[in-house]
Amino acid sequence: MKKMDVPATLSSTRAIVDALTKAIVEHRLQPGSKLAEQKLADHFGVSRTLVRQALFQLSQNRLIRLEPARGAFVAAPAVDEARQVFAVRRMLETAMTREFVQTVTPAKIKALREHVALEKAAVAGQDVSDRTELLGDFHVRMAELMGNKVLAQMLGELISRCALITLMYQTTSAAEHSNDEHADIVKALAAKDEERAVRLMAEHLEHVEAHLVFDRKVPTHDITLALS
Amino acid sequence: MKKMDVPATLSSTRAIVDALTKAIVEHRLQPGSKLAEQKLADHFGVSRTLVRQALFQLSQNRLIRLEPARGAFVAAPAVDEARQVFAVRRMLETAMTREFVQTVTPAKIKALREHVALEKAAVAGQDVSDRTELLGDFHVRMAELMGNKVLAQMLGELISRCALITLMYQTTSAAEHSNDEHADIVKALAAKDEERAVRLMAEHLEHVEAHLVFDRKVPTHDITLALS
DNA sequence: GTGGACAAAAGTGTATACAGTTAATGGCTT
DNA sequence: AAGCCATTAACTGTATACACTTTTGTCCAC
Repeated sequence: MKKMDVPATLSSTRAIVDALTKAIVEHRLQPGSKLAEQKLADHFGVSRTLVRQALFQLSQNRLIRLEPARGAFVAAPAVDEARQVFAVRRMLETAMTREFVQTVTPAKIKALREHVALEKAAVAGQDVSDRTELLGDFHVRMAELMGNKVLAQMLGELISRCALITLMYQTTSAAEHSNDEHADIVKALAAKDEERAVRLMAEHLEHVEAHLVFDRKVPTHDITLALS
Repeated sequence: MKKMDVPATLSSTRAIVDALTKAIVEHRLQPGSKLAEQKLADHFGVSRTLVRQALFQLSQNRLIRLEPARGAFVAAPAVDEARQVFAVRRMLETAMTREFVQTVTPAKIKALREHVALEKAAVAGQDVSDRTELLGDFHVRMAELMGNKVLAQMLGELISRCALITLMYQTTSAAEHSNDEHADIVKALAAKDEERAVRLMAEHLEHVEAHLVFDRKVPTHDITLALS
């Protein structure tokens, strides 16, 4: 493991959260892995205090789960949970798309187009977590462009919540597909074709969900689950 | 107020969170009030460690805001933030209502009817926070009955996020109105009248938002007094 | 060899101590 | 008397210390 050297002036808790998030999301830390406070503290060169803050924050994001008196473990989101997350996203984002069309401007379209271009580059590249982050951010970006910070934050939570899921189960080809669909959605938005945009968004989310492969063998530390 | 799933580890922290939540929500602690860690620690008879955990949790719920090196302050949610929250709720809950109708069962209707009855009692009573809690829980209850835990949690967050506003500004008559509308919604759900149910839900949320009045003030900066 | 009890080790939960920062106080100058 | 700077008090941020719990390891009885 590489040693992180972060300036103490910047919130080091944030640095720990980011580092752990990246590690979890890139599967350098497998679901079920224990995150011992002292070891993390030693690794980052800080006290357990800051590590605990970071762990609590990560637990709020559902990236880890905290078990009383036992410690922190990398989360292994259930398939059920993934489906529920996508159900909520469909509800929220179809409605969002509808409203987006009604307040669309050239500047907003331009912003989305630029984002889609960024995605394209990331999808072509190797960094899986960058790819997933950008693909997720497209949806958050839409919310932000609507000027609804609450919506953006909610969507951000939802997407971060299923980030692990997506990262665990999404294939590269599915990522490319997502990028294409984003481009199509932007086209429909630009044309102010409400019904089409809404339909494309709904289909897009369905596709993302459908292309997750849940039968992939995911390493686990849960013995009973592993042997079942 | 519906408590989010927080590890039992933090259950002593939980007591602090609950006490502060209640105090904030009942306006014994005025928006803008500073929450000094040591004073809270003394009041609750614990160390600052636990107080800090509680404060962090409250900041996640948007009930307080944390300013670096300056401390914690009771949040004063802006009016337009409230409007954004309601916009998101409309998106989410109209879609939820639509799906609810499609999976409705007598048992679910019964559960909702019972909840509405509870509300009625609370609306008749004096406890403002109880009233608001139950009125908000109606919506969460719907989500739970749909079997979507993620949806329920999201909605819980949204409602808790604007709980401060609702509690601050909702009048008793508006509360009664809400209760009546809940009953109407349940009726439409029972009749499997999708369009009507969706419309009633949308109108209901509009009414709740419209009936908030933003001109009240309640004093108290004395923490010990406010929490006693 | 198996199982259980007990002891040691490791780890989490909470309190306290200390360092660094912000807000408050008071005297000094004008 | 008002304003400014220095000093100090109060408070937050981080580290450390200690208590308690869980896990691991060992020894003994059977």
